[in-house]
Amino acid sequence: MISRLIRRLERYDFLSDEEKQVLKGAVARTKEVPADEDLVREGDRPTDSTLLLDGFAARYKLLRNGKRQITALHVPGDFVDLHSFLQKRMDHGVVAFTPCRIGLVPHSTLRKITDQHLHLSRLLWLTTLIDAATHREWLVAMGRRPAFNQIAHLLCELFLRLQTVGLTQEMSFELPLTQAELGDVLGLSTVHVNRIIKELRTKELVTWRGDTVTIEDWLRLQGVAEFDPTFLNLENEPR
Amino acid sequence: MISRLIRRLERYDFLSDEEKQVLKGAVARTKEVPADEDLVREGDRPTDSTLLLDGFAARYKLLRNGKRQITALHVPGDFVDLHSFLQKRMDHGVVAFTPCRIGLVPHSTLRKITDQHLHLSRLLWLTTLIDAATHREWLVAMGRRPAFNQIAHLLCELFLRLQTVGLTQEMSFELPLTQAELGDVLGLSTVHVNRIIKELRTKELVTWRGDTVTIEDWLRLQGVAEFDPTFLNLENEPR
DNA sequence: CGGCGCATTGAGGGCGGTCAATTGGTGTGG
DNA sequence: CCACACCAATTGACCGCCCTCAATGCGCCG
Repeated sequence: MISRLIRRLERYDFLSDEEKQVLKGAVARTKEVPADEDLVREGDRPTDSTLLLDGFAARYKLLRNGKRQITALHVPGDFVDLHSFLQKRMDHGVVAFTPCRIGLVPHSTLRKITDQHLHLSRLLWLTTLIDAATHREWLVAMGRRPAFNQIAHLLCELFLRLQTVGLTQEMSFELPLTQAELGDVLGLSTVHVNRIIKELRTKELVTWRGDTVTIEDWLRLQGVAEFDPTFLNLENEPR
Repeated sequence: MISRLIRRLERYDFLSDEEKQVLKGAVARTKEVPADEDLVREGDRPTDSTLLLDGFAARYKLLRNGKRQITALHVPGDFVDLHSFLQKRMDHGVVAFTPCRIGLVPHSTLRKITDQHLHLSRLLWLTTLIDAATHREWLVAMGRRPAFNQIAHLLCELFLRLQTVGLTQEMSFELPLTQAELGDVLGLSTVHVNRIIKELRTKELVTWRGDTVTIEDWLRLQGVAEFDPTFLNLENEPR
């Protein structure tokens, strides 16, 4: 049930059986959340952190003028608000893009883990550091890359992240986001996202049918994106 | 010497005398770094984390076409690469904007702290979470705000962060960045930064003489920036 | 079949980019 | 004290990426 998280952590470092047991016991209860509903609301003071077991979710902020910016995409195996363990008040919301199954991990449990399982605790810390590193990649892409390269970068990132948790088939993966939602991820308008996707197709970098994205030329896609996977820390080493 | 970090952590939660002693003992040695030199280089595998004692520094990434994006600004009391404790390889560089005095904290010392001082260790984790929250604010500003509001937001953020470590006078602070460097922070061209600063002056929101910025109308500035300080976690609570 | 949400396309506009010249402040050498 | 170099700030002209508005196509479902 929590296997995607375990699988992900094992990419970073070896996990003992005891650690895996601790993780398995950490989810107090699970919940189903329908699409387009909030998993966590801005302003909340959660008493649990939310582990995404199934589905896609996103952290976002709304502006006065109604615009929305998505600051993180989450896939199964991700904690969407592990930081609420220490940052008591949520400064952003988290929305389900698809129906989601989530596991609630009480902060008291996290506290026990951080007190008693120092290595596991470092790995949890690491996942929040990777969130931050991903934010930085997005900043670079938004600030200094044209839309075309920016989208290419996002596709590279999502492919590797989904592969890590076993959610790719060959060079394909499911991306259940509308073009409007993608615009909110990239800081672009829906119309422009559409044009750029068209260009990705024309240049035969990807096939994109419905929610299924297939990367047709990984090397060239990675090239235009200037994608360097270092920030994902996908190498197993002592941490 | 390390007092700015202590002062900052005390904004988040109470620190025991012992914890302060531990922090004071953590800096193995200090170093002076001239302006425009790297504190940490991309690709490094640091054995120490760098605490900024004096000066301004920035994390950045370079693109093939020579463009640069700055992903974080750091002020005294900040760790610029605490994450290198767990993310072994640096995926970005850190440059000194002014002459900097830095304190090197060996990862072995950090390991000891995280093993033996659980509360302190949570507070260090918290600082990296605040880094991430700041990244998210920048994402929102870059993605969905016009340049004018974006700069206003940055000024609000820097004012509060500098105030936290005692580096403001009244409503003024030193901002030793050229307009080109500001452009790299904001994802804008130098020319446009210049125009927007002119507009900030015209609208009498700030005075900006040399490196000194004075906020003339905090409420209005905060208003156009839609600035909500929640992400800085400046409230003292048990963590 | 009609409605609805999403994708797609066209037309026109504006924010911010690039290129280039000018101003101004500061430091250095004569 | 001035000439000069250098660097950052400033300004103008023009351009283009991406935005907005609006219409159309298209698949799905009641």
